[in-house]
Amino acid sequence: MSTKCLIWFRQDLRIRDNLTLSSSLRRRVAIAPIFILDPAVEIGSCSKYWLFHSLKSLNNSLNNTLQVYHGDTSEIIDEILKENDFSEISWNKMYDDKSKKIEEKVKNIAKKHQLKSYIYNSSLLLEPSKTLKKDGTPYKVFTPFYRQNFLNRKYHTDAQAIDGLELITSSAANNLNSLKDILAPKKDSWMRKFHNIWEPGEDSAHKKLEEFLKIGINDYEEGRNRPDKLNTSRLSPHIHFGEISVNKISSCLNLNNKNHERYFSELVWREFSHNLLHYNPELPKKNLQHKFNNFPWINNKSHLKKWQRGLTGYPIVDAGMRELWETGYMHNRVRMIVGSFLVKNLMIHWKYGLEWFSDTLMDADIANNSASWQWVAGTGADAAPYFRIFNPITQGQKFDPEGLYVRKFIPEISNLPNKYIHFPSDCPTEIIKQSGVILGKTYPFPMVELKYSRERALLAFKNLNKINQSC
DNA sequence: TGAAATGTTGGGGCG
DNA sequence: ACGCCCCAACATTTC
Repeated sequence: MSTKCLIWFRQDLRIRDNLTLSSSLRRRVAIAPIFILDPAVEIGSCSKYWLFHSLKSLNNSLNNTLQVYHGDTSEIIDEILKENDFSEISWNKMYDDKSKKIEEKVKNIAKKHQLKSYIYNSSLLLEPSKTLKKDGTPYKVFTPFYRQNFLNRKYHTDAQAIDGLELITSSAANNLNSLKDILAPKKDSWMRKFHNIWEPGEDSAHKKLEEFLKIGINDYEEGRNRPDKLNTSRLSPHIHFGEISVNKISSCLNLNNKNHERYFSELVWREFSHNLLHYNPELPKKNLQHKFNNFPWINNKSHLKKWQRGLTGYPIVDAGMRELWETGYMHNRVRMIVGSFLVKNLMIHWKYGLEWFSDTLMDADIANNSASWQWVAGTGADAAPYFRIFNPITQGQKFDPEGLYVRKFIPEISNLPNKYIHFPSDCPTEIIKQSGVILGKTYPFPMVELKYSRERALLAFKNLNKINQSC
């Protein structure tokens, strides 16, 4: 009888290019795959939907042998090891504080049961410990981080398939559906619509990559900023749950091609975010730049609600927030615009934006999400300076010139002419009437005035610097 | 991976 | 021909 290895799946829900599996195959051990939904690890409402369907897809790939559990990870693994004769355990690492702590506990449980542990990195191109500066400290600026570590390197996948891997069929019935009510309840009408938009799972991730490499990437440099175009990969939820590896994606790119290289650099921004989180466990909670701890945020609940619902009166902001609610996704350019609006024009703390995104984004990822909110707020590493305040009207005109994106998500203003689509308040009464728009009724007036709110934010920032100088 | 204010230049209209 | 003004088109600076 062959050696038995327990494979603990986490955010690596794939069978291709997964080191826990390919190394098991090389060691010729039989594997028992498990997944544990641990309430200690927070997961947003929207990504729950994805997780459930992704697990289903993984279970299919594993010939229906995936066993799932709900509860405290180390306790559950302890139980499993008590009742079975495993001699090995294997998993892929994660980089947020909670997950790292859980890993530590599991390591101890494994030791207690005298198991051999096989622990890998299958989610990052490079381990954070391999990307330190010469002086041994982590990078704080993206460009040198990128140039020193990631360019001039070849990327390849470890193994394409796991044909021949011996799967242990559990004596217990497959229990995947026990998670359905927790993750993707049938009666949830918000989730139901995602079905028409997304197809979670490894195969679909690969299909999507292929499509992107055929079409979208060829004009990526320009098109990536255009929410009205289809130039982005939309792989983010697949990547988040590890349905496709970043090694696989990178191995398909030609880094001498400008469009490819730009896309690659976006993948490395993901690496950068994970590094920031790894070396700053409090990234989701605390300003990386401490001087912002004294910033006079105006955390107005009703303003926050208007932003969340897409009722700010600025079409590009509202379209983005509604795209998020409708589809569980928002175009990257628009994420920056709505972020800037929340943090600067409304002066609401970035943690509220982070919370909302965590709950409603399909690709919600604690590393990317917190690093990016700190970036947009100007409080992070290599961040956009606080005084870089986006003007939602000019951003709209620049990146959605025909208003196609805005019209798609805000149908009530879709009859406005291009000239006024990004700022209905400017529209002459006669024309706005003809378009069937009644400001304040069918579509809100702008909730804040741009010039005023911009100057308010700049003044607060200026005073902050003064306060921090004097103490 | 901004935007607005301010500064500079140069052409055209005009007395 | 000249100075003057206006203003667009850039460039630079500032937040």
